[in-house]
Amino acid sequence: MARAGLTAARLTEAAAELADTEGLEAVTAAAVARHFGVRTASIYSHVGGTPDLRRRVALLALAETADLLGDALAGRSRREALHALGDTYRDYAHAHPGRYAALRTPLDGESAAASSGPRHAELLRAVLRGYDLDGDHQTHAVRLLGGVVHGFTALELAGGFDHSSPAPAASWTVILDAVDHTLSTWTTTDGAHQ
Amino acid sequence: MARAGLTAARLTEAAAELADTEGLEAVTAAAVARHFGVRTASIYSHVGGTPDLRRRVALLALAETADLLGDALAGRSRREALHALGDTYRDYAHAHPGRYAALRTPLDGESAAASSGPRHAELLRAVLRGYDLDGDHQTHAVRLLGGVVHGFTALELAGGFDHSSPAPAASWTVILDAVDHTLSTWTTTDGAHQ
DNA sequence: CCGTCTGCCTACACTCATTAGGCAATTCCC
DNA sequence: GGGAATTGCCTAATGAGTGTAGGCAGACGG
Repeated sequence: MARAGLTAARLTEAAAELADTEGLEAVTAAAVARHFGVRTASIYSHVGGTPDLRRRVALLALAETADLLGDALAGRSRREALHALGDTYRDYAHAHPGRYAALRTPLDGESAAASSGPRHAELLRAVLRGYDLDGDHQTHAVRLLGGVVHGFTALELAGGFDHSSPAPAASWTVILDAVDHTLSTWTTTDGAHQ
Repeated sequence: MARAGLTAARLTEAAAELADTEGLEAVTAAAVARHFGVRTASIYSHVGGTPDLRRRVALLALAETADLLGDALAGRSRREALHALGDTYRDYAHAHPGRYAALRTPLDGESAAASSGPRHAELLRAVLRGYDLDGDHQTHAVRLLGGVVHGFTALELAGGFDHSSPAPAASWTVILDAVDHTLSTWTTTDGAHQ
């Protein structure tokens, strides 16, 4: 019988496709095996099972978004960089909802350190560097930005903004501008907020 | 043999406890049955199975948070109301992570309408009424606030803020103040943002 | 062209979900 | 208080998913 040519990379890619089309919960050892026309047991020599598959999708998504962010942020700062960052995440979430959901998969310390997670953190800090924030406000800014981007995107994907009139994209622009304004306001030498 | 006294309400309560301690994925028909020392099949006369159990946890969480919000918001407006709302959600998420996660369970239109979801929307609008926003900005504000609250809380629960210095609570105060300031800025009769 | 290695297979043991139907404890009603 | 109706949890059985062990054959290296 012809070999299916299973590799961890191909299994991960298939799992990511499946996550995007069917949802992250649909990513199971059995479903991925079915996609290759292969018995479930056969994939266990390449990946460690269902949890490992999802972890690999998370790592893939982390790497893909880090690449996209790197490109999008090149040569931009402050408001421009903020919109580039926000749009990159949001566009990715729309194009790849399953991969995006996988981004919230908890990783153990080792995987996390070896992943593109630190690259994300570095890119985020690079954007904020343009606002010249003092120590604590730098951390507050990371959390504000992370929260706004994730929260808005998550609620939008969950359909929370359906059935209400201005398009989410319009709100997104206004909200990112508001964040830009907030960060600019925080740019005070005495560190007092507002 | 002694009867276990199963009811939909008691099963839901047990499922909610389980969600908080073991995670929402641990809420299964088998696990809840085990908790009552009862065969899995026995709970099917009371609830519709695993998906129904999770849906019931979501409805419970929706009702509980709506009650808490109602109390917390009474007699407060603007900045005070904003902090009360933000703290209520965040405190609930910390006290009941599984129930909080269940809040994002998609509900069908019928369940959603019969749930406490509309009460949430009404409370949110009541808070925003204090800022006197024009039409589109009212919607933007709902989305900003929903996004910030959900995003910050989700990232914090996921452990994204561990290992960095100012306590999340400090950031939360600063961030809610920033949102208050943003909404106050939006309070312009001409509707221009910033 | 033969041996080795590797890739996918079958077989099996386990957990969970869910339906059907049975027996016993409770409850109701006289 | 006793018999009937009801209700509550049971056993039985099917089907899907996870994961392990071990086998056979096709690919590949000499």
